[in-house]
Amino acid sequence: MAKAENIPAPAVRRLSLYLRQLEIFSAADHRTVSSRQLGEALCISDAQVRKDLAYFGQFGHPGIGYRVAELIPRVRHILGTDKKSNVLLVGVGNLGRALISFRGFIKRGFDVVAVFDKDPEKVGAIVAGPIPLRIQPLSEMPTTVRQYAIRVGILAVPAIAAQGVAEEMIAAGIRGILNFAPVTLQVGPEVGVASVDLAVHLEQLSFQLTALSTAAT
Amino acid sequence: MAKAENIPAPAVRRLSLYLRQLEIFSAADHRTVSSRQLGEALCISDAQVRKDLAYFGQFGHPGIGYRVAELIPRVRHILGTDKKSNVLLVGVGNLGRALISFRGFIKRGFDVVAVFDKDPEKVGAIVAGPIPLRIQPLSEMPTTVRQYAIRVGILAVPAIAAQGVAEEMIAAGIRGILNFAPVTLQVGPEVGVASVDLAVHLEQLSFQLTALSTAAT
DNA sequence: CTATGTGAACAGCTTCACAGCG
DNA sequence: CGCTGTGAAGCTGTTCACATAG
Repeated sequence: MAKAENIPAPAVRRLSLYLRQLEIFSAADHRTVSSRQLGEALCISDAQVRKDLAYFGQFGHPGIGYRVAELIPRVRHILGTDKKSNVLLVGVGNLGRALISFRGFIKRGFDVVAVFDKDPEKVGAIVAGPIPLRIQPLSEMPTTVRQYAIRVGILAVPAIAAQGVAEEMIAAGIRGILNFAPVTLQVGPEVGVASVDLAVHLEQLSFQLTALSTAAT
Repeated sequence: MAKAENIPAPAVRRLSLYLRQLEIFSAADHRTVSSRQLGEALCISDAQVRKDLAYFGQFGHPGIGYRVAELIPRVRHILGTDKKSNVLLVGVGNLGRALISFRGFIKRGFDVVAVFDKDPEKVGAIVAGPIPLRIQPLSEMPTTVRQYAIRVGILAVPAIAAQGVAEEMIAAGIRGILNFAPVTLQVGPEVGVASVDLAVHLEQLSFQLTALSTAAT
C-alpha cells in the first residue's frame, strides 16, 4: 500500500480498466481471477497487474488469485465510485447532447443532473436524456452546484469559449473538469482536468499508419 | 531526427498538441514562437518541446525560435494530415450520431464518408451531418473501404459487439480504429487502436478528488 | 504446485546544462 | 545575447525473479 501521491498516474488509469474487466468476469460468473487472466484481457503483463493492485492494498490470495466479488467493491471504493455522484455539463451542442444521453455515465455511477449553455436561445429548452433537463444559464451554476453537491463538470463548448467557461465552473465550485474542447485549460492545482481531444486521437492513428508505410524498407 | 520506431509515444501525442497550439498562434498573427512560449501554453517544459520537435527534424532557428508558417505544414506532413483522409463510422447510436455531425474532424482533415450499423431497422436511413449519409449494412464495408480508400474507422457500438465489429472492420481493410466501446480490443500488430473511454476519464477525476480530500491530514 | 507481493534490475522518458549558431 | 539542438544525468515506471503463503 502507498500514499495517494506516490501512486503512478498510469497505475490509476489502469485501475479503471481493471474494474471494467472485473465486471466482465463477474458477469461471466468467474469467482476468482488471476493477475495473468486480468492482464491478458487488457494486454497488460501479469506483474504489472499485481504491482498496480498492490499500490492500493493487499487484495489477492496466494495460490488462488483475486476474488472477483471481493475486489470489485474495493476498487470502486478507491475510485470513489461506490456512491453515485452528480455531474453537470456545459455546452449543449452536438457533442453535449450526445453526452447527456450517453448511458455509459450512469452505468458507472455518474448522473448528469444539470446542463448549461451560454446561448440565450437555448436556455430554458428541455433536453431529452435519462432525465429530461432544462438548459440553464451559466449564472445559475453556483447555486445548482451547491444544491446538488456537484464536484465534476463536463465541458463541451467551442475551443474559443473553453477557458472562460472553465473559470466560471471553478468559481462555481467545480473541482474536476472533463474537457472536450481542443485547448489546454490553465487551472490551479486544486482542480483536476482530464482532456479528450477526438481529433488528436485520429491524428495519432494517422501518424502510426504513415509511419508504418514509410518504414516499409 | 530519428527513425519512427525510436520516437517515444508520448512525443507523438504531444506533436498533435503542438500543431493545435501553433494554429492558435498563427490565428493570432505570431510569426515566430519559442519553445518556451509553446510550452507555457500547453503546460510543457521548454526543453521537452525542443526535444520532441527535434525527434522529427531540425525546424528551429537559433536566436529566433520556430517560424509558425513553416512549422505548421511540416508537422501536418509528419502526422499525415496534410492531405484530407476519409474515415468511416460504425454504430449509429447517440454517440455515433454526435460524432458524425462533429465539426472537429473536418477541421483536422478527416471526413466521415460512410456510416454502418448492424441494426436492419437503421440500415437505409439517412443521417444528417456535414454530408448526409445513408446507413449501410456491415456487409458493404469491404467494397466501400476500397472505393473511398478508407484506412481509419470510428467504432461506436455497444461493448458486447465491439470485438466482433472490429474484426469485420479489419477484414474490410481498416488499419486504424478509434474505439469508443469500453472494452480492450484484441487486434494484430498491423492495426492501430486508440481507445476513448469516457467513463474511465470521469473515474480518474473522481479518484483525484477523493485522494485529495483523504490527503487532508 | 499455484499465484501473490515485492525488492532489485532495467528501460525509457524527462530535465539539465551547455555548446553552437544567428 | 537569445534560442535551438543535444549529450549526460536524473528520475519514474516496468519487468524480473524469487521469497512466501495457501
